[in-house]
This record gives sequence, C-alpha cells and structure tokens, in this order.
Amino acid sequence: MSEIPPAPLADHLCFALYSASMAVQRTYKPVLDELGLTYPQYLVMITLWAEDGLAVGQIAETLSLESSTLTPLLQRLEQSGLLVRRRDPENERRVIITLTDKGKALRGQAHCVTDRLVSSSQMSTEELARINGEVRRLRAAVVGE
Amino acid sequence: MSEIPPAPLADHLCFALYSASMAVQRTYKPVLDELGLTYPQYLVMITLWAEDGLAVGQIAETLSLESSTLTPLLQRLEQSGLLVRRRDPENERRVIITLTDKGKALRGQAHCVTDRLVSSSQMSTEELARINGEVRRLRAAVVGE
DNA sequence: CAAGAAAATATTTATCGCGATATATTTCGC
DNA sequence: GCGAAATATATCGCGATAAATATTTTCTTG
Repeated sequence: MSEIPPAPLADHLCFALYSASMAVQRTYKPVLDELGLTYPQYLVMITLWAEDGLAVGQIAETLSLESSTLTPLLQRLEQSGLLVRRRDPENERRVIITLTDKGKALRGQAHCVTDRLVSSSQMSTEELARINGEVRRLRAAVVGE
Repeated sequence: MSEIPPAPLADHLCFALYSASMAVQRTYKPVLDELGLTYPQYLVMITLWAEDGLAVGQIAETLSLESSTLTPLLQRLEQSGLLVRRRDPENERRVIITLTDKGKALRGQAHCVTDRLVSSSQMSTEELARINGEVRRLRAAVVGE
C-alpha cells in the first residue's frame, strides 16, 4: 500500500481560512492601533456595543473563546478605561462587563475598521456578504451546528 | 449627523473567517497532538513535504509569516528531530531547512488531519473545494493579488 | 578597483494573545 | 451541610508582530 501524500498547501481549506483571516487582521491593524485595540479586543467591543452588561461567560460563548482567554483581555480593556468589571450581586460566580462612556464613544469610530476591508478587497458588499454566508455555514458544519 | 453603528457580529466577514479558522484548528488539535505538532508547525511541514530544502525566507513567503515567527518555531521542530537548519554555503545570509528521515516519515500520517475536516464538516469535497476557492480569492483581493 | 552605503537575511527581544491545565470560589441539588 | 456543577482566575508554553541587531551580499561611486 502506498501512502496517500497530503495535498499541496493550496488545496488545504484550513490554510485558506487561516491566511485570509490573518490578511484581514493585518489590514485592520493600522486602524485598530489608532483606536488602541487589538483584534480580539475589537471583537469583544463589537459584542458589547450590541449588548452591554454581559457576563464573561456570555462573551466567551458569543466569540467561542475560553474565559481564561477573556479574563486578562478584559482586564486590559478595563485598564484602558473602556469598560468596568464587577461581580453580579445576584450570582456572585459571574462577572458583569459594562461599557464606560469612553467605551461607548469608541463605537462611532469603529465603522472605519470595516470600511477598510471593503475598500481593500475591491469586492462588492453583496459578494462579501455571500462569502460571509458560505464561511459561516462551513463553521457551523464543523462545530456541529 | 447620526453615527453609523457597527454591524452586528454576524455581519462581520472578519469574524466569520476568524471563528471558522479557529474551529478547524480545534478540530485538528487531537490529531496534531498525536503527531506532536502545533497547527503552524503543521503548515510548515506541509510546505516542506511539497518542497524540501527551502530557506527560512521562502517558507515565510509561502505562509505569509515573518521570519521572526518562524525562527523559534523551526528551532522547536529541529529539537523534535523533524528537520535540520544550516547556513547556505552559497549565500551565508540564508538558512536552509532540510527534513530528516523522521520528518519525511511523518508525511504518511498527515492525511488523517485533513480527513478530520472532511468528516466533521459533513460537506462534500466539491463543496469544500468551492469554498476554498472563494476564500482564496478573497485573500488575494485583500492583499492586492 | 576599492570602500562604504544600501539591501537582504536571519536572529533576538519585548509585548500581547490564545489554549490547556490546575486552582479557587460561589451556587445549587440532594 | 456536603458534594457536584458552574464560573472565573492563575500559570505555563507557543504563536504573532514590531523593533532592534548582526551578518552577509550587492550596489554605488569616487
């Protein structure tokens, strides 16, 4: 039996996702630097702009991250003055995250980040939305819906 | 003028790519653990299985990584006995990476990793190949071909 | 042609992000 | 009340980026 050689790099969907994700993050970086955010921090802010007052675990669920990843990340955002962390009085196991005025104010500048992808890719928003749907469908399939 | 609020998380293509890439990496992890590789190390091995004897800079170019990322990664792979690093006698600025027999032998077990994505996603290989093409096209557009 | 500037290449260092594991701490069920 | 579950934190190693450094090669130019 001859062994099946692994496919060349170009055929690996995992590499396409990996390198595309990195490329987008590099595109965002200059704008995020101006906002004082890293990319995962930016994802947390998007989550909180949509719904404030979430617990750490809820943010972790939304972003598919471990709470052990989020805790230091949120501590840094708190030190930046963008949010406040406090125990939930009704369930002291939980830590509730609340945006400060400064954190809310950052929301207005955030659309510049997304614009960056649209302009750099030179693709229509319809095309980008279509690819978004495909990739989300793939992810859902991989994690089992 | 009211400010444009950023779109909800689901509309962000960057998050779709990011979370899909992470999901695939988590799927691969158990198999890669058995091989003693991390995911970026696996990408390096795929590159070298396709063409051995590359310089650090060529691997960096292929994977869109910085040499400062690759140097410690390659040092770890060397310590694992999978490859050898040595200066190119013809151009002493370069460091040539060569697979050991152990590194070459690992190639036969590697298709198990890819199988993992195909089976977990429950999508046809045609479908996966089509998405691969879409994502690659997006990446190429973002980085400017 | 030779000397020095510039470019190419890899490494080092520092900082942050992320995963995995282990460890509290609190709450809930029996 | 005690054990089990849920939640967050601490710790350690690897990865990614940027900036600084070192070395070699190539270019320029007097």
